[in-house]
Amino acid sequence: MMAEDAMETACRSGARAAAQRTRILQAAQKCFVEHGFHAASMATIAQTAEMSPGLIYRYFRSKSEIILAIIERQLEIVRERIGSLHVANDLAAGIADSFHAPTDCHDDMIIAPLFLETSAEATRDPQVGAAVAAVDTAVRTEFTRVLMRAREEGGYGLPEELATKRALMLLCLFEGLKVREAREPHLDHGLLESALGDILGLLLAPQSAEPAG
Amino acid sequence: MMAEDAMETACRSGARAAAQRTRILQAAQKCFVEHGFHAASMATIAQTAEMSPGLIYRYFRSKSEIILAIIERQLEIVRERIGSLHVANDLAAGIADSFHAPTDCHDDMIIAPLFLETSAEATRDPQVGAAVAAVDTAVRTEFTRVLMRAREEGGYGLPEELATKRALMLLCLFEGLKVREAREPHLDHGLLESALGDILGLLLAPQSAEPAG
DNA sequence: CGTAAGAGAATGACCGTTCATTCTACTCAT
DNA sequence: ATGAGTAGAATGAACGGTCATTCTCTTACG
Repeated sequence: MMAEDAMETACRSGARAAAQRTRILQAAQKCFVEHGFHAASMATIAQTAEMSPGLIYRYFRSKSEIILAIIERQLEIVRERIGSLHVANDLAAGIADSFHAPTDCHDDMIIAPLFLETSAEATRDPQVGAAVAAVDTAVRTEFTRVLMRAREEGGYGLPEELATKRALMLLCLFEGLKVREAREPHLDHGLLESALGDILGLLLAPQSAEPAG
Repeated sequence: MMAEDAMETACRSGARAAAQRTRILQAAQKCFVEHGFHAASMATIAQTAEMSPGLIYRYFRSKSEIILAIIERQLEIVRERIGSLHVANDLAAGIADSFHAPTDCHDDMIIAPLFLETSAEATRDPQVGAAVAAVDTAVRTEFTRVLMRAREEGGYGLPEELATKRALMLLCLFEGLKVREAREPHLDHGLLESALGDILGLLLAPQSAEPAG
């Protein structure tokens, strides 16, 4: 016979428990998008997940633990996207494709309202702030590295100083794109892709003239 | 002697009432930055304004009216900034100067956490959404107009299609800058200004080569 | 029968808002 | 001058409701 704690573990972390957890997280994400982290109530989340409020507490210690789980999942998606960015051959299209209409909703997306809410929460909650800062630094570093890497190695061969500046602007551009997604969800996709192609052509050119005064 | 209603008017909408209103709004803004629109309570706002909770309701109908007032003030600042943008001779410096450390706090600033919170709220509350959308459209139109205007008239002389694209990217860049301000409040100001000079030199050049495929 | 899963009412704290009351400052008849 | 009268300003306790969380009880299954 199994030891009690082993059985406990097998059960708690079993397939059912995992399914319940993701069910709760999906419901919570939907509610957070619709109402925000603080305006969404546990009762609403429970209703959305089609279970009783009390049951949620079997799988999560508190509401803020759920919020943190949602945020960390979003940050993980950011990490994944960045990791696969420098592999893509058409950068503009790849970036434009991360701009989503609000209708479609896979679970590997950076949801614009969650991005905004998370960024705001990061300025208040130290735990969220730390998680966001870690990913943020990693992304900025990765951007700079890709811009500096030699062209024959898949980079853009920019000198360090220029790479640092352009990585910063690129980062602002991407984050601004998420803001835009929240504000203009039905923005013309063709225009966006074309505009991105234009600006990336400028920013990632082999070498460009120095800016005027 | 004044008529009673005249005195009444002078009193209600008098200097005192106005002062109380701004006192409440300043306290509310502080609380909203610190805790967010929904997590900040009327009790906290009242305490910050050094008055009783009940008194606030003499000057504002509800909490959401206060939230809306704060948001509309922020949007007004955006309008002002945009209006005076194309007058500035050093665009990069002007933009970089709207990037604020969290310590200094005049009341003609676009506060980064409020920007995020407002953008998120706009996706939920129709009234906020409408106010934000109005300003948003105006800003994007103004950007495009400036990029299209002839150089001798203070514009940048870009053809319409290119102006549309670059205005969109410029907008994303600015909004991204606010996200960055929230995340990296102590970002090196020199680097920022230099990076902005670089990218604006590219985006606003008299005419640039078309992007590679 | 025993044990985990689940439901849903109970709990206490706190929310936005209201209201009866008190305070303050000013008018004016004496 | 002074004290009564008064109206607006301000208070803070109270209210109904809702919040996150806990508890008790039932159900289902091995």
